[in-house]
Amino acid sequence: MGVTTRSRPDVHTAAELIDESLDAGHVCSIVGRCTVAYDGRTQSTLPAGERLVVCKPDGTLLVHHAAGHKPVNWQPPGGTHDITLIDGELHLQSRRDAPDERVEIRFTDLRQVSAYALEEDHDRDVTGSEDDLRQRILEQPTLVEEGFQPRMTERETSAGPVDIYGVDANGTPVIVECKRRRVGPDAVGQLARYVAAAEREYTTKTVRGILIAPSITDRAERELTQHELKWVALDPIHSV
Amino acid sequence: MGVTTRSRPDVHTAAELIDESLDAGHVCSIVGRCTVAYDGRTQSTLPAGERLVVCKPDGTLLVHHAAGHKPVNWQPPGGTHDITLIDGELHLQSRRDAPDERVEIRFTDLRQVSAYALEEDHDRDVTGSEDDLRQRILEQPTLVEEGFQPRMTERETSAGPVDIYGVDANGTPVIVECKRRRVGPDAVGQLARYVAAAEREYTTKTVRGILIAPSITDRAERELTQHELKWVALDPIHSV
DNA sequence: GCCTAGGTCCCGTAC
DNA sequence: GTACGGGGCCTAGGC
Repeated sequence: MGVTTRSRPDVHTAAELIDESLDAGHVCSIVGRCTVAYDGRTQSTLPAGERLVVCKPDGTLLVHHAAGHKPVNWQPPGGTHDITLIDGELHLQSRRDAPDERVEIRFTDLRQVSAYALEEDHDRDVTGSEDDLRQRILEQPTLVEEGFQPRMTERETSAGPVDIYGVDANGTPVIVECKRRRVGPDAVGQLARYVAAAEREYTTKTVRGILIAPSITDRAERELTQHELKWVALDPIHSV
Repeated sequence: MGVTTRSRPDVHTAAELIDESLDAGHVCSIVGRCTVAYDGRTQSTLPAGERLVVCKPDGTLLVHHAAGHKPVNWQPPGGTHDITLIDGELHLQSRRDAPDERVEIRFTDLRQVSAYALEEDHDRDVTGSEDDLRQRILEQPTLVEEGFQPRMTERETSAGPVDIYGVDANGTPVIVECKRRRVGPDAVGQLARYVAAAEREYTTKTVRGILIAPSITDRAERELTQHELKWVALDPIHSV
């Protein structure tokens, strides 16, 4: 319904509110001064500073500071939060397995603690993804080139699954790799891997590779040439 | 110092608090029911739902729902926030250039608006990064193989910069690619690109490629074999 | 559980 | 500004 908020709470009040809220499946926001230590896939420490900490009931932990999109420290969903009081300080520890990792936050000053239920949410509906680009090609294969015929999507090679497998006007196998945005050398490497694997595995001697993307960097274009691959300019959003 | 909070504010109170706080360089948290529309690199819409919205003075916008690490909608830093009242509704629009994109949030219900100053923050200190792995190798090159001598880091090839360039016991050029975690086929493709470029560009006929990583997938190992590359198991964290 | 690749990836750094 | 690769990337979809 509403939001439960404690301004400058003492540690006991804060601990109780956070504990009960997380148990109830609510989200908690904590504004205060804290240190953060992470141990898991790497190790990191963060000196005392003022931050916004968000705990979600699914185990997600976010530590945000004044700037930037990314949390300065975090825990992905799947773990558990634990609140403890040690030497009169509020400690929040978030642990998860696989990988085994933990974040420990020690608050030296609590400016505000809030808790609120957020109902389950819908997914967002996106247009302009790589999948939309693939769909465009399947509906209008000549956008790739005259005579191109798609035969399969996600066809497996020993190097991985190819976006679109098909044949050209001569019946030569073609591997199409789609990218929704400007591509660099990595995308060319990906396509080259698929083509090389297909040439080893398909009965045909030659396999062509075509990269679909709105634009391409100079270096990527040079790499394309080296591998005798082709680039076709195409946008995920249909431009009329 | 503290946190300014309005519980169930009317739209005018909310608009004023958000406007003034962002102007003052403070962070705002808004809990409420809203729809979100994004237009930029892609387009997306999100139906009405209960969310936590965070606005930072650097232009960052985060829309979080009850679950998950990633915001359900967002704006990276660099843009500007704008608050407007339209038909008695609070609208928050975040715009930025390069790329040109905007997020528009329409609140149908405001449960809480908070604002607070967060002082500038330090960066976090991390150990266990790829750079640590590279450092380990430079200090103890025999970890790569007996007789390996590093000569240069970030040496440029037409395919991109290589992590470590050196020579083996026979004086043959060696390109070393370091990964801090288990690698898949993409890392092999990256190394293969560098080796191929080096073979074209260096005066020597043969260039060897060695992948350094704690572990490797089956498919990546097969790709390695195909390209006559080598993998050496090594962890970024020094194990005693 | 692991593997594979996409992402409005974000981000730093070098050019 | 662009470009390139790292990231505790996260996340979805297969197997």
